[in-house]
Amino acid sequence: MEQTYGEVNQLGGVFVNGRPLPNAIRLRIVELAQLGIRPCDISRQLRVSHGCVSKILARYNETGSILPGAIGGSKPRVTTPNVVKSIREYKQGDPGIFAWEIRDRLLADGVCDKYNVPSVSSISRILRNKIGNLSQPNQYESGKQAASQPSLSYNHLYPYTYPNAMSPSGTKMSNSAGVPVTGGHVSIPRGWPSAHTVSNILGIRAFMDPTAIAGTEGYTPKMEDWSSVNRAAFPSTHGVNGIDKSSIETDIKYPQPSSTLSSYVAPCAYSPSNQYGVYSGAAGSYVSPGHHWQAQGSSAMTIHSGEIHSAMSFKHTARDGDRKPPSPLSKQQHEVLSSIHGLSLPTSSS
DNA sequence: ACCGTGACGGTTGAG
DNA sequence: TTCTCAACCGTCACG
Repeated sequence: MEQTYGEVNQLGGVFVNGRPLPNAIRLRIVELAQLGIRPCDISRQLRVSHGCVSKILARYNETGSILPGAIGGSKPRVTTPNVVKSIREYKQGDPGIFAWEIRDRLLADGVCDKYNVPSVSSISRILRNKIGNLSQPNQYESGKQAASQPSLSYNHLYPYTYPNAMSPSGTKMSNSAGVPVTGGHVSIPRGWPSAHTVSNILGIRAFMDPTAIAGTEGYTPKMEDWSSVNRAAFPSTHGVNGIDKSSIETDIKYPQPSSTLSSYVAPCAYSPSNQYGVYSGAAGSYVSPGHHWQAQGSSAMTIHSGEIHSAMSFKHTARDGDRKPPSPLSKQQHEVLSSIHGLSLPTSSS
């Protein structure tokens, strides 16, 4: 269904079951945490469950990204044409070869690595279904044009291919400062700036470089454009690029103004114009209408790059020192939040 | 009171 | 085109 109906959680916030929170909310969570606000207060303020706040912050700490993981999809197939071809060759060379032997040879010959080598049962299935009739050797070759990329780059754990130039390992992997970010699914250094700095996530790059937006619109937002990195790298690395599909997608699912640019920032949670009231309960209320941090690119940049540059240590700064004052927010924090975000934070005395 | 975590019901998208 | 399934989601409740 296109239309998304939010549900209301215990805190009165609106969410869509099964769908990620909008990036703006996620970003807000991180921002507030950076400002030293405790998760429980963030939870109350944004009306997001504390479990979710905890999860997002934990993820952010671990990966440096506020973005949700890749939803849906399937693991890449290991039975690529190349693999099938090799199996066929092994089988032709030695009709009595066992599946496990084929598996070993695939590894030994470098056709596969340990991550993408088919299981013995898969090999058996391939032998049975695809190679069983060796009298038609072109069974697979003929269909291969679809996969005519010489060999899918299955050298990664999640070796999605990127059919167009807007692949994350290419064009989109440069950050706002124009610093080229290493392509491919390598871990991105956990530091700022990076492809997933909050500044980038904010879409500040877009402010500075409208072509970035054009580019974003210009390609089909395939999940793997960011998710493959997520999936491949999450366990141990921080491979999450900046905003792209997720923001677009969630912003679509969470009805928000459709301007691509604005969808990155203001409209998401901050806009009162959430037509369906999704997130309007909490999100819409803590933005003063006149506050346009997306409109003044430079000021937004200043504010956020400044704040965000301390992002990596926000957890520590938040927890060091005066943890748990009676009111978790210092006056300064209130002022900062009010001035920057138009927030009116409740005290923790709920 | 706060926070981490697992169960749960849900969505998504590649195959 | 439809179905399957494994990924992820946020909420909730518990400790």
